[in-house]
Amino acid sequence: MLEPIERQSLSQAVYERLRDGIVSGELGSGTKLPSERQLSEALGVNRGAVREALKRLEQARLVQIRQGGAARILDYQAHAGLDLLSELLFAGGELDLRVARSVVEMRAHLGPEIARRCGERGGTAAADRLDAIVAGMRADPDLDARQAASLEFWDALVDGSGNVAYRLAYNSLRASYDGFRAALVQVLGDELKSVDGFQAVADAVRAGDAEAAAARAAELLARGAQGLSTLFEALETFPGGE
Amino acid sequence: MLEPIERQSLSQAVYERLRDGIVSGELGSGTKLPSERQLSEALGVNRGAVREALKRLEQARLVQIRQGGAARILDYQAHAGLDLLSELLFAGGELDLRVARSVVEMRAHLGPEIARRCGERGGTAAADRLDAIVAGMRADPDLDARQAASLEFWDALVDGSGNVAYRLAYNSLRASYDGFRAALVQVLGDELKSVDGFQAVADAVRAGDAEAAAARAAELLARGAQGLSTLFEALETFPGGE
DNA sequence: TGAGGTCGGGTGGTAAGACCACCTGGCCAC
DNA sequence: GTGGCCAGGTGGTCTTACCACCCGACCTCA
Repeated sequence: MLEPIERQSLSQAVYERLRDGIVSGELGSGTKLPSERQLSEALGVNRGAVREALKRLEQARLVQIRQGGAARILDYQAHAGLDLLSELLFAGGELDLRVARSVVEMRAHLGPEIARRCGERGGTAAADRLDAIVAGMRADPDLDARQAASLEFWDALVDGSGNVAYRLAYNSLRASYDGFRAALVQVLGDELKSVDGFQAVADAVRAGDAEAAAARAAELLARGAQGLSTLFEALETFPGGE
Repeated sequence: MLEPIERQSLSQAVYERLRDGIVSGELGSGTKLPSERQLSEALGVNRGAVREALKRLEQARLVQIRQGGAARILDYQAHAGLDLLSELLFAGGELDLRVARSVVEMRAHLGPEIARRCGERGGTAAADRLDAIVAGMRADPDLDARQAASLEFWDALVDGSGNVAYRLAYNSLRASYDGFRAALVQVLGDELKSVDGFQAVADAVRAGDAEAAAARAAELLARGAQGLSTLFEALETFPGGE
């Protein structure tokens, strides 16, 4: 209600239009895109806007551009990186359950590993930060606040893991999550309410017990996975029924 | 020697220049970028080239652009996605060992999980494909061919895992790897030579034994990790000694 | 007949200039 | 102190033009 009204630039619109065409298979991989001039005329926008969109598609490895020749569409499953995940999740204006399940599975696998490495390398600095966040959770039982704190918690864990790749992968996963934060507060209720679960992870990190940290993190994430799984089943039976 | 000569567009050069400035910390997060007009004048290029570069930086979540106000530089560690990994690995013209170690660690963790899911869901179709690749390995002991076959093998595994997120994450990791393929043929020799290791993974997938597939994959990757680890130590002692 | 060269048309790459939409800050009137 | 106004700067869009490059058709000549 009180969120900022989204405005969209033309190049953004062009980007999304072409991206949706590619990931939906409408523009098959290997086919050639119309020329920039043709696109700009067909879409009724300036050539510059088209170029900006094409550059972004190239960066996402959805197309390949060569001077003097037309842009070729690539097979996104074979080339695109994890940054595309959040866009894939909702491409075409509808939630893709197959992608959503993949995200949850990756979360369930990456999370414990991050906790493990944090337990291994985080030290007391990480433990202090985690404890402070958990203390804040106890102080405020509001679910929205819990969700924010939970994100902080994972942020701290990931920092403590000392692994840049995990950090970036976490960011990519979180970008997928952010689009549905409000919708998932209830679904992840079990996970968010279990302050003891967060505390157990923090304790393991403080003890420097990497395996325990991983195990406790896995237990914590399993609570949310339960809710997500039932949500997905419901969505499968009653599509669109958000 | 016979590789295509790389040409670089202006917008690409602008992108890399700004990206390096950001990830190196030279342009601290929170600071404001000069206006497009100032940048284009300072860099001696057209404003369009600057805009294309800025759009890409925004897509990589390195900057935030708002109409009417200057572009703000974001904290890339807090926002950038896994796609940045390959660029981070070599940003500033030198290999970043901390990033490299992170990549290897993620490989060691993600690989077995991919094998596990492939064993779980790949079925005979995946097993057939894997077996064919391993057969090809036996037929050609050349290391370069082995490396190509090894990539095909993982490609097939990842397809069999039925997880889009893993697929995209694998693509991101592979993009980091591709820049050093030639340099790593020797370093990964142990891994590439162990056809039996690949075969063991393929066998586990055929048997539908997910845990065995994960275990065999972990063993296989450990061989390469050994070589990589000693390489990194050497590079740490003699920097730049490629 | 086939190898090689020439050339025109189309493509992406770059440039310069202009105007619009929007934000910011300072000023002013109330 | 509030609200409105206004000017200057910013990103967003458009137009036009030219350059560098690639491709295919065509031609030439051994």
